[in-house]
Amino acid sequence: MGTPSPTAPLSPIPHSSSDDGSLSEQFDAFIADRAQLCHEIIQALSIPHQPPESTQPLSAHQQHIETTQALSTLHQPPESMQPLSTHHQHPESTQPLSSRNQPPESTQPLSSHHQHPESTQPLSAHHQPPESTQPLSSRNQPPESTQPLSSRNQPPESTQPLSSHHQHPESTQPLSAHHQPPESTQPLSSRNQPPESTQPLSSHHQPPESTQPLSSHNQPPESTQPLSSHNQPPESTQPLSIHRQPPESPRRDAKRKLSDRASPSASPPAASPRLAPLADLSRGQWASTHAAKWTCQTAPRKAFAANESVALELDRLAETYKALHGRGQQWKHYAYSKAAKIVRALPFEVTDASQLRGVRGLGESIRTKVGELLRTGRMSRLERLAASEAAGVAAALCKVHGVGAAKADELRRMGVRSVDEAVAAGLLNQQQLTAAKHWRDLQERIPRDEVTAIVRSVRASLDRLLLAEGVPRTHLEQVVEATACGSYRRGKSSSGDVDVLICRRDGGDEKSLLHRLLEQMSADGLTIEHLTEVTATSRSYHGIIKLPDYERFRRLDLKVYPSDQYAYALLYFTGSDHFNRSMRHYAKALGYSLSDHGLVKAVKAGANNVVRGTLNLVPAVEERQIFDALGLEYKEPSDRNCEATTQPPRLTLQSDECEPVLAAPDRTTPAINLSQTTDDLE
DNA sequence: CGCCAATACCC
DNA sequence: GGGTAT
DNA sequence: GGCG
Ligand SMILES: Cc1cn([C@H]2C[C@H](O)[C@@H](COP(=O)(O)OP(=O)(O)OP(=O)(O)O)O2)c(=O)[nH]c1=O
Ligand SMILES: [Mg+2]
Repeated sequence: MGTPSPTAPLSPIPHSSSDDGSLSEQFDAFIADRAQLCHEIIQALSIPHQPPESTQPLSAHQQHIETTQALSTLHQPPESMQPLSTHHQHPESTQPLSSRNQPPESTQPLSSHHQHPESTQPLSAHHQPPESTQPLSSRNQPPESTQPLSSRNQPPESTQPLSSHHQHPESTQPLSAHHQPPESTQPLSSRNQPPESTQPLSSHHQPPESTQPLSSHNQPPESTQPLSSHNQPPESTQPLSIHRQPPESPRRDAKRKLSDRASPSASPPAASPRLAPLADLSRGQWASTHAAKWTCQTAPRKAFAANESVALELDRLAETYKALHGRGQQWKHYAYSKAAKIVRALPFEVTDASQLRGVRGLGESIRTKVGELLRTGRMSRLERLAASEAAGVAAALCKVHGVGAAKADELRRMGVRSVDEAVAAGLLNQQQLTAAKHWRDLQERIPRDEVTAIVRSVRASLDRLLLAEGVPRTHLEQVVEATACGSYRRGKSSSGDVDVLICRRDGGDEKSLLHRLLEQMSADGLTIEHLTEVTATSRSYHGIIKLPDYERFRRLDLKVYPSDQYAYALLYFTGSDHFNRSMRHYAKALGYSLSDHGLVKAVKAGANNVVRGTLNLVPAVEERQIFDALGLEYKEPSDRNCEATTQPPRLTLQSDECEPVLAAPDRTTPAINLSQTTDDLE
């Protein structure tokens, strides 16, 4: 269909609209930013010492962004979602949570003493905190999770101590016994079926490629792998190349790209654009989307064990700081979190902290800690922190979705030392209470196949809704797209939650879509509890869902966007978080503000930068156009795990000429969409 | 010493 | 407007 | 915490 009109790369925006008057400060600031960015990028990878041995890291000068990582390959196959049908319903459920409010006042501290909850435990086993052994308190909710939605219980006043006993509800649940949790091995087809399936709402769906697509190859991208082989040989010298565009003038590149882009349009419309490979294997293999591709990815991947263990410790430190209140802690969290990613992506194995000198993001403090870890096997700081009462309690409380550092601190000061106590004390609001019921389940990662099953069930309800609306059964997927994003789209073999992007493409009413979809899901009998209130105009939803035949409750995030924002929303919702921040930072340096709604000109308010978007966006029908607009090399979802996309800002900038080119928005390929299997669509 | 992304929903 | 989330 |  339409050709995505090429979007001309934007040039940096020097100053506001005012033409000249301004080279002044804004301009300077702009330049400064850019310069800074450049540096970051450039040195990001220049790693000074290389490991003694061979591994030569990257060549010095290239610019890349911060983390390196190279994965190449692709992303993963679009899933297919065929609608299943289903219906068992439990009627009611839906009930909105009206009363969402605050917890009672109860101030007085709860009893106290009891040994620390769980968390406190030192480092030993990282992650897996055995957490509180004891489950949540009783009164909230009946063990039987099954019951539909929300039973949003109000927190009764009761301050009563926290006793707690018995296991937590859900998990206990018997039924599923034998259904074993989804094996990853096998794709959706089979096991998924069980749930709904029953009757076909939508007939046509082909059995998606079910067989192999997602599940199987899951493995792929995943992690870290440092340097990868398959990175291109060409420049190969250095492992990580993240090259952004070639060194040459960005602008030129940009143009080049435009032309490239043009071609696809000419060629087979939709979906196919990326067929034209030739470039490198990473792209282009879409069509196949099969095992082979994954295999090739797998090969290269090899992570350095030492780096991984260092990264895990840094992650623990990051998590610890995240739960602490007080200014600065959040940035420590940020710094450690970023450092962990950087270490994971290093192209060489760390055996001595001195190798880290020069690596951007790993300053003296962190290097020292890493050195200590390497030498002694532990980080005294972490041990100390993690063992402290305050940090331990805070970390434990923050495991509840909705409880952050401030709330945890408040609770702790009131004497609360565990999730159970917080619940028992009636100090949590509705959202936190709901999440607290399932906090243990929510700590678990979700196998890719289960994510697939959840998305399919959402799609099934969506289809029923559309059918009822009169949408022809054969057009369901074209009218409304439902795409699994987040780590799933990046090809991870497991996810922390299920992120589904929904987009209505016929001019139909999209504003009320989310609301109606949730009602439909409830009507269809899905076990789901809301964390956000569902209103007629909600565009963002957070909830907790559990499929029949699966053991745990899982976090579900749904977002609905109008068609013209789809590419931006897809880019955003695919992440990763650090990748988004990196890309947005880059856009900002160019004078723009990138969000899930679009790319707009940054407007400064006040002294520094409070940027506010103005209204003009660069129309983008597919993600690639956004990269192009910023002059960045396109990255497949699976290559967006690490930071950066980046490229040094372009140097040339001429004053004005910043207006976004209005491209005719025609809708073309919807990137990856659950509903369409690779190349059909349209 | 300031910045470290930009946005949505709850209270 | 802060807090928590994405 | 890291960085300009
Ligand atoms: C948390 C977070 C997410 N996002 C975007 C990018 C994420 O991929 C997307 C979904 O958020 P998440 O579901 O939190 O992240 P994820 O799907 O990448 O990883 P996980 O397996 O843990 O679920 O939202 C941000 O832009 N900023 C953030 O701070
Ligand atoms: Mg996710």
